[in-house]
Parts: sequence; structure tokens; C-alpha cells
Amino acid sequence: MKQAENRGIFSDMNTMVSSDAARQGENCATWLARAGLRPTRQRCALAALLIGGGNRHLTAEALHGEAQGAAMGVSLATVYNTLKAFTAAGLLREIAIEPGRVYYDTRIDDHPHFYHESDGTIADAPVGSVAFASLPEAPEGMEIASVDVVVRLRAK
Amino acid sequence: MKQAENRGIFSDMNTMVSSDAARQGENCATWLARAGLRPTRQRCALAALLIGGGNRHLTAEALHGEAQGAAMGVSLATVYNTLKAFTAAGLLREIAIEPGRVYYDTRIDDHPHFYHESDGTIADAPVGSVAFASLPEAPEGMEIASVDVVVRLRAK
DNA sequence: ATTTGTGCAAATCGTTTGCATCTGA
DNA sequence: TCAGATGCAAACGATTTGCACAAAT
Repeated sequence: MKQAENRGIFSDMNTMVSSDAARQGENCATWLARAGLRPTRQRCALAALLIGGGNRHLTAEALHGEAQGAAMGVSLATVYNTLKAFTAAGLLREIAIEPGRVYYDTRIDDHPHFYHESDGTIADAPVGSVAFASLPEAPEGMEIASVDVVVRLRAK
Repeated sequence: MKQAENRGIFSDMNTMVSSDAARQGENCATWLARAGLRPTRQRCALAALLIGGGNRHLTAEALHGEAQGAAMGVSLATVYNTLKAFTAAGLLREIAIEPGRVYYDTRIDDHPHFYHESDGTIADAPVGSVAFASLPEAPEGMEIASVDVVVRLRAK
């Protein structure tokens, strides 16, 4: 049985890999190009919304709503396509929490989430609050891609 | 920060609460009635499939397929309704693993899962293989309903 | 008798896709 | 130029629901 420390999972570092580049003043074109994506107006607009406000957990519908509110002309289909493209490029991560609804996380390292059952919102659990004493070995020929932890909360 | 031991989460016990009654020869009528559900033919048939083969992880479609194969007359809509009813009654548990597809688990205590990304299958991770060194406090006014752990595996 | 469950088909929801048009390298 | 991206609308798969009928208390 491996120790969690050896895998670097859920460490205390507040890594925010996907937004580092943008925060450092690099422009959208370079940022997207580095992920192998053509920097279009729509993708830059969505990237700005995603990266602008720290770590976010949102659905395609929600992001589309924000884009509409900001009068960026981006269709819902493009939001879906772009989120999938960003995820495939490793800029975002999908969170499986609610059946029938995909959340995207702007933070892409393994880290635990709070899920509020009452209103369906997601938040990062406090940094360092979850630590493993042990993790399973992967079966023969397999390796661990990620470890998802969801702490479901309800009103007391 | 609470210790995992204090919450009884992911203990070594192989608890199988939902199937205890059935294994002990109690009949379906009593078993369902105790959960506050009226024991109908369809529900008994589905309960038999669910409980018969140890811990299972399956979708509504899959269960419906089995019922068809066994020539039990149960419609897909009833399978969905029944799974929801069983879940609400605490006899089953939903697992959020894949977007757009709900898996039901016949084991209802907190326990970790392996998810095979290649073929979409789910398995229980070895008993005792996951242990927490620490778990987060629930925010004020909230309590922890459950802690879901999914270890995603891919071919090496 | 009254309440609850069933089954079908239609409706709904989130998401994906086909295709004509547009855009960035 | 021209592969790749966009947008709309139609297609899609999983799930839910309305309603008439059947079954359980």
C-alpha cells in the first residue's frame, strides 16, 4: 500500500496551473497556442471568464450565461465545444458530482470538493483538510489517473 | 480537523446493510415494507436481481436488460422509478462517476471505488485500501452526509 | 374504496453533431 | 489558401412525467 505523500496527491500547495500563464500577463493567444489551440475571439473571451476569478466550478450553461451577460457573442454549442477542447488540452478538469450535469474546474490538480446537496453548489474543501493515510495499489497493468474526493454536505 | 476513525468511514468491516435482511431468508414483502415501500411483483423481481449477486454497480439500463433476460415483465420506466424509490428509502446508493449516466450501488456505506476509464466499469477498491489521515470539518450549520472516493484507473 | 404503483409514450434536459459559413495562421 | 472554428438547428441518449389502468392495503 502506497503512502499518499509519495504520490503528491492533495499536498498543501495551492497549485493553479491552468491560470498561472494568464496571471503572469501572457496574452491569450500565446496561452492557447501553447495548449495547441487556435486562439479565436470566442476562446479568449471564455478563457478570460474562466481564469479571471480564481478557482471556479461551473457548468456549460452557467458559463454561457456569463458570456451572454458580458455581451460576448458566443453560442451555447461553442461553449460546450470549447470546454471539451480545454479539457482535452489539460487546461480544465471535469468533475463528476451530479448525475446528468458536468461541472468544470479551473484547477486541474487532485483536490477535494465540498458539494452542497441543498443548492448543488461546489466549493474547494480547505487546503490540506483531506489527507490519505493509504491509497490502493492499481491493479496489474493499470495506473492511477486521479483520485476524486467529494465531501457531500447537508444542512444540520 | 476530525480523525477518520471517529467517523467510522471506510472501516474494515464489510458491511452490506441492504442485503442482510434478504440473506437471512426474510421475504421480499417484509423487506420492502420495512423501508416503507409497497411490495409489488416488479419491485420484488428487481430486488432479487440487485441483492442476489453480492455487491453490484449497475445502471438502470443494465438492470432493465437483466430483467428482460429473466423474462420478468418490468418496463424501463418502472426500473427508473424503482431505483429512485429504493435510493430514497436508503436501500441503494447513487454513484456519480460518469457524466450523463447514473450507477447504483447495492452497498450503501461509504467506500471507495475503482473506475476503469477504458471500459467504464466500476469495482469496489480493496477493503481497507483507502484510509484518511484527516477529513475536513463541515462548515457551520452543515454536516457531512457522505464522502465519495473514486480512484480513476487507466492502462499503463 | 382508496391509495399507490405500473406501463406506455411523449416530454424534458443536458449535451453532441451535421453542415454551411466564417476566420486565423 | 485552407484547415480548423463557429453557430444554428436538428439529433441524441439518459431520465422524467402525464395519464389511464392495475394492484395492494
